[in-house]
Amino acid sequence: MEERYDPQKVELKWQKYWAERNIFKTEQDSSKKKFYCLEMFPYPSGKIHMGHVRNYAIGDVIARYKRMRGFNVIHPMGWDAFGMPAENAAIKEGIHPAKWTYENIAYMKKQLDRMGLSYDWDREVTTCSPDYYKWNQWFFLKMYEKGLAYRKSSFVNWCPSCMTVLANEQVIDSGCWRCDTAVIKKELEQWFFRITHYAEDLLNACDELKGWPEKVVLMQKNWIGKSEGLEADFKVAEMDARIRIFTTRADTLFGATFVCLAPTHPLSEKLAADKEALKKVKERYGKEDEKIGLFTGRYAVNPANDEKIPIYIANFVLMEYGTGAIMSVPAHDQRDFEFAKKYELPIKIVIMPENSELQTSNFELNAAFEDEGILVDSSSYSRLRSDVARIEIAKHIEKKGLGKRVINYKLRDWGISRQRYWGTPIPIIYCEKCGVVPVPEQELPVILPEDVKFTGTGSSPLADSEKFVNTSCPKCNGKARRETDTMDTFVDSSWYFIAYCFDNGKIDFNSQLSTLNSQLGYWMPVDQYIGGVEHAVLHLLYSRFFTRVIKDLGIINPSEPFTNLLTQGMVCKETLKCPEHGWLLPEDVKDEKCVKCGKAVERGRVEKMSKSKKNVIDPDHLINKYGADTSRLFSLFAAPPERDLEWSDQGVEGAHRFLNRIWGIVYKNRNALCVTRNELKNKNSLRITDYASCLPRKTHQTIKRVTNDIEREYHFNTAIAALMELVNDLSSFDPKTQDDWKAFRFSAETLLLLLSPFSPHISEELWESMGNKKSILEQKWPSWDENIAKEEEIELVIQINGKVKAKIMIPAGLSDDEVRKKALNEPKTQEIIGKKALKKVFIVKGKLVNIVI
RNA sequence: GCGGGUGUGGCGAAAUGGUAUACGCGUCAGGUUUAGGACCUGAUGAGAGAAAUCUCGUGCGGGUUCAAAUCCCGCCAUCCGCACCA
Repeated sequence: MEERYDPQKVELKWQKYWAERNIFKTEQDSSKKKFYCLEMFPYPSGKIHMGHVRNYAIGDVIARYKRMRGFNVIHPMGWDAFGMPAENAAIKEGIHPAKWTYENIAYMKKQLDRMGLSYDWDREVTTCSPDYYKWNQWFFLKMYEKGLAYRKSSFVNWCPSCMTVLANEQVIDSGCWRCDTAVIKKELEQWFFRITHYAEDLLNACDELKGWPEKVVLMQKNWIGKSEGLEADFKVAEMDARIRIFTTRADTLFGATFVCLAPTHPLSEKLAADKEALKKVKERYGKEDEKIGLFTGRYAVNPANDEKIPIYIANFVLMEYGTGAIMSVPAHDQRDFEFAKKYELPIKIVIMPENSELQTSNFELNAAFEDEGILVDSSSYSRLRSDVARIEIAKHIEKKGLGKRVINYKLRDWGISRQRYWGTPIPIIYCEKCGVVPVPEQELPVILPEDVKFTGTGSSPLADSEKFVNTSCPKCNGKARRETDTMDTFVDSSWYFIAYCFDNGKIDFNSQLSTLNSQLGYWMPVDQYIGGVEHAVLHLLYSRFFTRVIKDLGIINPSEPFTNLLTQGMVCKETLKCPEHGWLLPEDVKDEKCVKCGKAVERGRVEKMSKSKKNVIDPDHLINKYGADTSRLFSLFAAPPERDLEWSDQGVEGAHRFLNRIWGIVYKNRNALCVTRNELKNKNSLRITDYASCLPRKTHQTIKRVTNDIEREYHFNTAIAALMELVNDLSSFDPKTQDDWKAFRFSAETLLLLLSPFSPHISEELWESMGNKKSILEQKWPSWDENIAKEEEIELVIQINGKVKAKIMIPAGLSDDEVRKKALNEPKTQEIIGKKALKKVFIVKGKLVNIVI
């Protein structure tokens, strides 16, 4: 055994050992309980970053821990390999996206292996490989057959920088989720997945997601955005036309004083006399600044009271939600109120607060009253409570055949067409005679051609590829053209967790149709999913949708893919800023000054690591300097997983020092350790000196604490703190007798077992150096004995009137009476109580006595 | 505006009704070393005191309780998500 701990040497040795024995390969074994541990697969951007290190360290601890607990653990990894950066690299640097992607994958795979992650690489998936994306196409065809994939023309979100369409979920603060560029609306023919078909189920099942963070469930619910209301027809006066509006406040129907149409509403063009003015309203559509409108010159008839009210076209009315038209009740809706004030439209109060005088005349509004209340001036519905009236009025409208009660969702169908090259070709052919024809299943995959030109001018390389585009119709064999749009890359990641379940990465859903519940049935669903919260709606919602589609195809049983979800916090670091040179690297700062200009450097906020802010740590450097074990240990120790982690170079040193200390302890005692057998496992009573008996107790306490901390929402930071305490005891332990040595060996072995999920390489090495033959991976997780763990003596805190006055040592397990007696007899207690009468004595077993006087 | 999280030593954090600050970092002192580094030992919430001790202390203000970082009510700060959704 070496005197010095050399992480590079140790880690490479054990990585080789694991790889050579293919020790992480997983096989279906129905006799064992499975555990599916999954981390979000990375986009192969070139190198892993600290966010990956943290994510994958967390996942690896869980996988290794569960394995030691006897589960048949599946722990796969793969590559989210289609996407824009590859194509941009092709345009900028002339490297083919495939080459760029596969080279990145090769490098990043090495990096992951260097971290010592326990992946079964035989299950690796790469989404840009035809073997994988073939199944994107297959799912597309199945969905097309069932009407779940369809084509329509609509106004879509267009990112001018990425030169492609974005789904609603991919627009963040009216910008592109990838590059922040302001998104514009563009009318295009697009393919959609009918996710709204599952809206109700996706929403209801939210309540079953007990293992998900509440925050994420809430975001999903809000995104689906269910609202119940009434659709009602307002006839257009002197015209054969109706305007269908949607409202959640049917109780305010009598207060409607005008109607507003979305600028893109089909009737807007017809009704608007002034086309120029309409154009202006259209330009300001959906902009969150000022409300503007245009009077059409036409009137609508309120179905409740046959009043004629003006029809406006307003920029704030969205075509995408409800019916694209609203009734405006300025007294009870703030937006309508503002609009009415601006265009001097009447404001009619129909709801009054409860307990107020029901006199509208002396009630001046300076804002809309949006709360529930009592109806007034609403014919026979007056004096009803608004929640009751809402239903009654809706029923009435329904009965008259002027509308119906409906449920609306904010969720829109998922637009999946992308006008880019590096993605899955949509398996559709357009025939001059037959129209839209799906590619026959047996002709899949439609291969993405590699010999295309990357011009960067915005037209898709696929559309320019004659060889790809020109084809023959599968139906009539006539001249036809291929669809040249590719699929959104979120399609790829919506089912990859199911792909891993096929042995050796051989994906075949066809065979699954006849043999439900074999591999997929055994492994699905994912027991623990770990990733960033940034996918709270995007990827997680799409995956829930896909899982339902696949379930409905009869391929799997569960409709929810992820039983437990852990959203880890961000990795953050202090930022440094020079007033002249902007963000600075740590090495650009000397004595709080910028090395370029000498100006005082501002120590900025602790922010998420990002290249642009120059506050990143390169995992390669870190691992070269300290090794994977230290890197993993620090990122697990510095904060609980769900919270943001603040990077600290000194903290990393501390983690490294801890591992060094363990190495030192084993090294120092190596000879004695090797000749001592660990016999404490079976025997509780050895002749250990009093001094030494503390160690087995501490060890059992540590097993208990580490196990409970891991089980209690993976609180690795406190688990590691417990290990540090054990090491502190171990390093001051000085064995005297033969049995002392046995206690020492037991503790040291237990320490390594408990440490192994966190820092596996050093654990293996020291485990071996103590004379153990089998890998630590094949060991069972230790269990504790409550009898050994419990203290013989406890410290009793004596409080008087709730304040700590004394602490005494007493034997554990005394009765309340005895504890009371001891506390009252304590001199300090006597002194304070004096002649005062006792009011009451509270006893907390094993901890504390509170004497009230 | 609505919803959610967070707020505890010099710093990362621990404690989910019962000793506030475990564990780590930093700092200080001592040891070791030719020196530096590394390592080892000890101290380390604030204030007062020679000391024993005492007082204060978990963002702020109230409340419940024998007992509150923890439960309740009302604020403040900060971060995140959603946002003209009718």
